[in-house]
Amino acid sequence: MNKELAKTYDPKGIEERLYQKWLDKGYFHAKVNPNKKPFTIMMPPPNVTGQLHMGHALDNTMQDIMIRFKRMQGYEALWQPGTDHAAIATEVKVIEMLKEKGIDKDEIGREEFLRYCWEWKKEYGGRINDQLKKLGSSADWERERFTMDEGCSEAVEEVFCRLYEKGWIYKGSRIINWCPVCQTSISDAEVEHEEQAGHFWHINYPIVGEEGRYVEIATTRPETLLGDTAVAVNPEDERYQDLIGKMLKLPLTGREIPVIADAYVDKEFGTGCVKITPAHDPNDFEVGKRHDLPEINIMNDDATMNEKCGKYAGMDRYEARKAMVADLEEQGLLVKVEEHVHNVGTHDRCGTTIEPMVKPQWFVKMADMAKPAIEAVKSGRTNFVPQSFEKTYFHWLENIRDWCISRQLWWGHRIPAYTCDACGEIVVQKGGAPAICPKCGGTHFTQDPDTLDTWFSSALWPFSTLGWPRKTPELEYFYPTDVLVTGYDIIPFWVMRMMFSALEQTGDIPFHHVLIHGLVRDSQGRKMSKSLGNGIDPLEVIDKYGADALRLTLMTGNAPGNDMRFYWERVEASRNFANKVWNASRFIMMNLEKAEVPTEMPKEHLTIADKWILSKVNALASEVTENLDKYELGIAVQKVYDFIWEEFCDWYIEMVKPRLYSETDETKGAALWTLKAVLGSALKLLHPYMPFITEEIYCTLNPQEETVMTASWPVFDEAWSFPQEEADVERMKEAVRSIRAVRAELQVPPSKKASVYVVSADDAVRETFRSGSVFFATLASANEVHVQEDKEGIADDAVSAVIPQAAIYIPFAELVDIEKEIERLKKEEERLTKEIARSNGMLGNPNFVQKAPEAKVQAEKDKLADYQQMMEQVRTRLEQLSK
RNA sequence: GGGGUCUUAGCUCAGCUGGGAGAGCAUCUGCCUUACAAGCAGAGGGUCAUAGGUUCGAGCCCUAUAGGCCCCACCA
Repeated sequence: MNKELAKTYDPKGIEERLYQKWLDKGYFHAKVNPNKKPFTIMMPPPNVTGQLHMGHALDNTMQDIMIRFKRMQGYEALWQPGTDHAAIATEVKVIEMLKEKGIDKDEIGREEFLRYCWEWKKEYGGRINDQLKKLGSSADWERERFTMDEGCSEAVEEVFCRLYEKGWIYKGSRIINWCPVCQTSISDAEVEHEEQAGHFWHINYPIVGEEGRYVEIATTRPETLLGDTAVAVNPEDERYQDLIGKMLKLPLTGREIPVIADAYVDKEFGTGCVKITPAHDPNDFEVGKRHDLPEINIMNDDATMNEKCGKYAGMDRYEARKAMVADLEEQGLLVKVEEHVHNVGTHDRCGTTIEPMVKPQWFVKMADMAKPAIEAVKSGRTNFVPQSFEKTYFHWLENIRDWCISRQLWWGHRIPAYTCDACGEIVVQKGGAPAICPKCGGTHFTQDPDTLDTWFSSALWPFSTLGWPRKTPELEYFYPTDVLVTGYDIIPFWVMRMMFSALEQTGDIPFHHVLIHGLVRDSQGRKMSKSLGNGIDPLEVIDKYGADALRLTLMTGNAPGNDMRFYWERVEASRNFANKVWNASRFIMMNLEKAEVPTEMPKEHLTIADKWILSKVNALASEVTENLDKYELGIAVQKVYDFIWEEFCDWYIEMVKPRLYSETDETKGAALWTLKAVLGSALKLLHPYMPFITEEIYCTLNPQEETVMTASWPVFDEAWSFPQEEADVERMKEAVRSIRAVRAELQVPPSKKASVYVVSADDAVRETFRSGSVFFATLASANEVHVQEDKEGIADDAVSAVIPQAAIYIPFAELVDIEKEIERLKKEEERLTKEIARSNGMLGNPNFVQKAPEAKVQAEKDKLADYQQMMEQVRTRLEQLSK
């Protein structure tokens, strides 16, 4: 960088070059290093099918900030990346791809299909990570993993077998959520409930042996009638006491079913009579179990009616519904149809309405594993940030049902269960099929065709990636991990499952903190989605404004855990900040080039301005560190932003200009040293948020240093602490602000300089203004500054302003309108009167004085003294003018 | 039906353990001052949803109400 550099910061080119440099230097790589403390983050593995979206951008920016921060603090910081095999998503993608080629999945068979899947993964699986790199993510790519790689697969088998042996994994025929389009079972967490307008059909079921008498039931799904095996009423329902035990003739079939009594039925709802279809409704399934009812499956896997449905066989469930309703009406059994809004379960991936089905599936027993997972958070071993999300976590775990883990898919971890072809014995074991059946000696086995839920392997991610079940040095050193960063929507799918899996398998928590963030929505607050077409591509943002601007945008203006809206205007504001940093640096470097810069702090030449800014940046470092340690990422960067823009650029650089432009000022070197030192610290503090621009500037500023990435994180330094000077300069800033306000009000252009008189009875205050008079004059557009004890020599018609301990006079002879000046002063008098009244009120309240903390009371007393003193000056001035 | 969360300036949102209401954008005024007009200086603008309560003191804590959003749930 040099002074010929562009006036605006252009991230193009710079980002790519710097990222490549970081990769080449291996800065992202973490090794087991006993001399350092580890800090570990497991990156939530994006789907191999994934494309970078704003959610990833937010998630990864937060992680990158923490990792870069800790790395600079001297930790061995590991950010473990990888991808998830995303069973359904990938399988659907490959099926589509094959369809285009005219290939059918079932025709080519399992092995061939899987070959295509791996091929697809090889071709496109790295895409998402390339996109994460554009964001600046400093993950350890050398350690990149995949949920279906050898190690992770080994961990999956190990866990499955362990749980099976414990009796916590079992196979059972139970009612599960079936997706007729994806043709697989899915877990409860994958079902989304949405309200749909539907109908309530009232149907008469004839009572056997009582001609003309019916039981009226109401249903939202008449097509399931064919699977009915009972009608239930509440045992306490007086209306139907005589019916219990009687038989009904099931319409359209002639089959006879009993009337049973079960407390599950709500007397108040519908007709009080419920048709029971155990094979196609979860509640009815339970009722069926209690009353030992048969389960009649009436549908094929694609939700068409099966061979048991007579004339309806082969129809889609909705066609069948129509046809059956028509037939019932014809037979006079349809009583009425009502409009009815009800909740319908849909598959979160494809939106298809779920069909509950009874199928043999594998389940994980949750009761025993949920408890330690709850306990670990209750006891604070793991805690959520913000803490309120622990409620969500507890709610899920406390109401958890057994986890259906088998999927009727091909792409995924195959279930390690083998059935003996000869005797049907099931053997569950690692490392492939057994050679001999332990029961009958048979030698032929068939492996269970199902694969495991994708989340089964993701649940092991924090330790499977570190080599578990082997006792690797990595596992020993980096585990448990420090923080998991993810969205609140993933708590039930993943956070919870990692918790109970880790506690069960490793005996330890998987992470100490869970940092939760919200969703990135569009400018109207809608979820970004493909169907709405309202998604904003992070890559487009990076292309237009740079990765740093995107990162800053995502980290500001939002409270932890809350959703945020995306506005291009906010990206522009972030870009403007990048530009501000760029230009301030450009200015500083231009000046550094032109003169000798001390290498050590030139203590004897530091002015109060230098001490003030050093003290400020010193405090900033402490505060920002504290905020980051508490995961308050937004607050931390806001402080850095304000410091750089306001304190450093708008105030300090302006203060220092007269010294820089002087050839004789002996404090010029001190100014240059301070500029460089403070900029260096500020760049370090900003680096985790805006890695590219800070690296580019830092390396130019310090040509002897290779990178800011591994530079030491700023800490509080006693040698940079100047509380007195800090307070003094704040007082002077106040004086400058009041002078500017007066000038603006009188519409005096900055080009018109005027004399400024600072009058104070306080020796220390006068000394302050004298020692800062050079910059004070510049900032106040003054051609000369007089600091004095009284009003000696000041014209009566000067404009004045009052600050604590001092009054400012500017003689604008020709500009001043005495009447207006009096008006201004009266306003000020009014303001002070109010303040004094407020302050007096508080201090006059004995309860406040007695009960409030000493410091608060003292602070109030100091304020009151200031106000009273200012008031005195205003009144004196008013008197003088009114003469 | 249960639970959560939100309601602060025209807009979008901050406000950390209770102690005199903030930012960005927008608006208005004046400045192309030799880092930056993507900038500088100034200004206007808020009964912190409503009603109670706790407290010396409430945007912040408690209760109720209204409205918005989200999650969970087997009312067929």
